[in-house]
Amino acid sequence: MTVEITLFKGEVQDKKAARWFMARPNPAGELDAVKLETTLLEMWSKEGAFQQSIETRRNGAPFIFLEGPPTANGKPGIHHVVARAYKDLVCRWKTMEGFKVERKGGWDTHGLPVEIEVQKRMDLMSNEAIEAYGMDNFNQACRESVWTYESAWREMTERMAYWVDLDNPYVTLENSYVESCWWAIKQMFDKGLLYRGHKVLPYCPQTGTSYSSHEVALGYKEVEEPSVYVKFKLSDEEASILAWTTTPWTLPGNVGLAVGPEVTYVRVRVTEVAENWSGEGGASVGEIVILAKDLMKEVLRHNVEIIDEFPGRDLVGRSYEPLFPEAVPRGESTTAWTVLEADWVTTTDGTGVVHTAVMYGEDDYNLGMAAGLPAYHTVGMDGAFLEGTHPLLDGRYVKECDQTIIELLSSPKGSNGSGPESGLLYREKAYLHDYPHCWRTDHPLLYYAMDSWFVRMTAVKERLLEFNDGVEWAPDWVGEGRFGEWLRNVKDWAISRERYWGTPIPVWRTEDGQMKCVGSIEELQSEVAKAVAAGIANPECPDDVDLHRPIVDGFTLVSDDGKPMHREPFVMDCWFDSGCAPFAQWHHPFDGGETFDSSFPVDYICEGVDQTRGWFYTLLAVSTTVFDKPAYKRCLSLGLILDAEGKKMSKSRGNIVDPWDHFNREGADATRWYMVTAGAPWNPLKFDSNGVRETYAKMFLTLWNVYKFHADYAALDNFDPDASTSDVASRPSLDRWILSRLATTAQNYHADFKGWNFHKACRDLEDFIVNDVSNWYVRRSRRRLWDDSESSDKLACQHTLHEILTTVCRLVAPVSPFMVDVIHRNLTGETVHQAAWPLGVPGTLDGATADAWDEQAAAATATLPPQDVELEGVMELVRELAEVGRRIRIDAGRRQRLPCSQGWIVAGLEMSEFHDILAEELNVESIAVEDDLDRFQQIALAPNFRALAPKARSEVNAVAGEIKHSQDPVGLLESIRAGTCVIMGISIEESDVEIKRIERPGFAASTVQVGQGDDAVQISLVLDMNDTPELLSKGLARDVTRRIQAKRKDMDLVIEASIDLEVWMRNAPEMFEDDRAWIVTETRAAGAVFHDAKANPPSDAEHFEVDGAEIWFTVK
RNA sequence: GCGCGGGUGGCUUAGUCGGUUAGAGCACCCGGCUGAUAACCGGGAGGUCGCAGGUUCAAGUCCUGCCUCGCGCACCA
Repeated sequence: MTVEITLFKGEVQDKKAARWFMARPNPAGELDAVKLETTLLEMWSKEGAFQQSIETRRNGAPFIFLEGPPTANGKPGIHHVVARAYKDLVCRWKTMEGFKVERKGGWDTHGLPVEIEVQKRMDLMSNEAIEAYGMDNFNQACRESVWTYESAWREMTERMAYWVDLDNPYVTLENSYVESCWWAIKQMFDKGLLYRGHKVLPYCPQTGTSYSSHEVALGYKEVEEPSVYVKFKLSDEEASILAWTTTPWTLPGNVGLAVGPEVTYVRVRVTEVAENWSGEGGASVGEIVILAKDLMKEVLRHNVEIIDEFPGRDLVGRSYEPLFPEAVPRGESTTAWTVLEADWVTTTDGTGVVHTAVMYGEDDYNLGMAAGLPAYHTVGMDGAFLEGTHPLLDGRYVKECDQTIIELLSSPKGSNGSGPESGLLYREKAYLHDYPHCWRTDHPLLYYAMDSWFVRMTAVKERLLEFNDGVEWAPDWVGEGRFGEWLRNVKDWAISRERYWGTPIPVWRTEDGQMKCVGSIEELQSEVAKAVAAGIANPECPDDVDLHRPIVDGFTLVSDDGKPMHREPFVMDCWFDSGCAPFAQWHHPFDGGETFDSSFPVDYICEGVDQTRGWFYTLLAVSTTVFDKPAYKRCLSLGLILDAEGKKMSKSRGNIVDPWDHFNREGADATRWYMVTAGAPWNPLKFDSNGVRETYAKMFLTLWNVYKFHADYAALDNFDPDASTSDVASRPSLDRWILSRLATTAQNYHADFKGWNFHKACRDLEDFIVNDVSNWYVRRSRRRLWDDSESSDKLACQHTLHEILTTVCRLVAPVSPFMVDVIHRNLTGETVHQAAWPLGVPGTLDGATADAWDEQAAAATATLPPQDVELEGVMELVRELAEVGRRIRIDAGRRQRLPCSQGWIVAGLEMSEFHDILAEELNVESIAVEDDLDRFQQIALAPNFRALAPKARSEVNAVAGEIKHSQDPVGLLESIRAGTCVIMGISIEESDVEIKRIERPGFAASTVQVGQGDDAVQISLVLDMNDTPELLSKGLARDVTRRIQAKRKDMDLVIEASIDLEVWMRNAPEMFEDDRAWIVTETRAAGAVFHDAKANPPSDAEHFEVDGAEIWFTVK
């Protein structure tokens, strides 16, 4: 298929001249959406259309958008297109409203994802390997790696027409960006919100890094693991305390047992061997164990007798035998391997006794510190047991030792050689639970005590909540619910990472704990100078010193009392970087001061709902701690993108849809429109490829054909919308109707936009284009443009089409910006992306801000045609009657092309101006209005439950039945009106019933209802089914014509071509001269012969039958 | 376990303050219409509105419990 799409012709020098030239539409041509879009992209690029769209709104009120930075080291998928479509949509919409909407691009370039990628590629899977390779080399590789897919991102972004400035993006690895982050950290440091602590954190030994809660939340997985019940043998009694753990690897580190002081425990003796024992472990008859009373049934598998009961506090202080005597040195501790009390011990699971390994659990650690337990690691940073733990465990990855530990415990006398003969293991049990895993490597995380830096978010909790209240969330329940809940449970933010590629923490520290936080390059330089002056050697610190490891590690500063200070060897959580975007993108406060001041907090951000704990949070966390302000005013939180089966799209599942599959088939317009109409933005979107195809076929093909219809005739007639006028008030009612529908649709569209209901807006607009414009207005108007001569009616139609199309283009433009631009350009000579929003341009008003403007003044800038609600109602009725007419014919078995002499409209609204349309639609000779309702209609009464129910109560159904099935509704109505109607003791008033009129039986008729409630009107359509020779002749002529036209189309004749026609008829009604002449005109027959019934048609003639008549014809 | 959001013909979905016949689109079948486009119109088949109770004259809609899917939180021994 060859395609020609005419856009601008030649260079446009003089805008006015060009406009005059261009305002005359060119023919539309056939549609090739992909070619249309790619051609247009080149033109946009040449014109600088994006920049221009901002430039012309330079004086508008600013609407500040902030781009959430993606990482370019992964390939973009369709789910990225969705997020970008909504970002783009709102920015384009606000731009058309006259706001200045700048869109700076951004790239997230630091952090674990980047490191992992590089580690995999270069096979540097441990920290040792990285350090052996050289941190500088490694970081250089990271620096390059982040751009791996930049071109793929750029191409996707451009192809989908996401207008964002990728030529001047902010990049989190750049010095200026990092310097702003440093400044922010120093603000926190100075406010005392930054602290160094020792905490048990989820730790991933593979990546060598610990995580903050929002990262851990990314990686919960359900796993089944062995859990064990272990007997801790008391030192001074032949009895054991039972404790339970799901992490057997922490048992060598056991140094205490915690019991609830108020919990009731029992001492029991095994009396009988357990039946059906499975797995390892056990107990001998006579053995004595201690556990919480509530959990006996859960835990014990032997028959036992209770020896005594006592509260937990009676156990406190008792000492027991260590499971792995070599693993942890006692040191100074007097409390090691004794029973401790803790009020958080419950009896919901386990044994009511909590095994405590100081370094591997938050509660354990706190308890251990309070009770003076020895704080020794049994596990190294690499996740393997340290030497000296146990000969069979040393050096092995802890998660692989479960079975070994179980075996050691279950051997006679147990792992410590001093347990009961039955061993130290009582039972093992598979345990199913959600356990945190590394969101990058999928390995289970270990809770692990380590040094870390924290932001004291708990100190600003109230402010966080307060600021969140001020944010306009879409949907609102994300803000109130999910995000609010998160904030109410806010924890201090663990922001340090034991990694290499990231923003280094700018804190230097002496061995005795004095600290200094550096907030800028300049400050670093002066501190370095100070240190050099104090005699500490340092490398050069130039203005462009690279603010990364290992460069910054090389500087040694000096404390006030002259001691050397070394940088804390951490980098920041990369989420901190993106949380700094509102100011770091401008290099605030070192640069661009005004830009920042006028653009903070930002007006609009939009990301997937998965960013709730990510970017949505870190933005607010940083802005609150640094500026004591919120970071954004509006946040659109998008639902997850699922595949057609409803599964989450993810790289690991391999179900990611490649956006190019659709860009190259249906185009970006259809892809974007589909995504927006498929459901509410915040609902999960099942991405269905077939849906994109449907959108293309329905929405865009239809729009194009409406446009084509207009443009082709407009070009033929040299139509110039500016050179002629057509007063709307004097246009035909069909035109006034569609223009009113346009105004109504546009207003609803806009209202839905304001409420973030883009899906509703677009569904309704699509419905308007397909049903109102294409299937009714254009279909009804085709003949108006076929006329070669000029007429006011034709002109009206052309102006109407022009107005519909230009307005529709502007409404569609924010969502799907391509085709509508081609159409708008051809119709007006101007790009739609410079056009004004049809509902007004508040951004251009004096004193307007992104948040508020003079509504009245804004409304005055709208450019919509007049609305006529009544007219819309009448037309709705007309269309309904047209449909009803077809049904009447089908029921009566009368074919559509056989005219009826008369149709009656019974009662109802005045609609004489549409009688012509109706007559044509219904194929009747004339329409009459019948005032005598009773000629074709009868009354039916229906109960009005709302009114009736309160009176009738439980009798309502019986009363309603009486009304509904009344044999004499007329009489019943009379008695109701007379106030004498009583059914089952209930007095019935007129408001208790609905009076309906329905068609009388025996006519070819049907009744429709329009309006609701009191405004409801029943209108009947009646068709006269009697035949006359004239009608039969006319009907036959129409059938013949239709067959000939089909043949013409079949023969690929151009519309103007004339034909030679011969027709043979047998068993047919007489065809009158007028109707023959009509056939000749309609089919453009230059010569026509109508043979009489005796002539034999040639064998190659076309043949068909209609109502028993046989027809042959030839077309040449 | 707690919270949020879903569950409506084969698929995608609409459904207002509870009102008696649950509405569209796609796909399917039949018919019609067409110099109108992968279009349009009429009809058909296809629904235990997740399940079970409850409130009510009346429940897709309100209440309770449960099942199920997704997401989030807490996960502790």
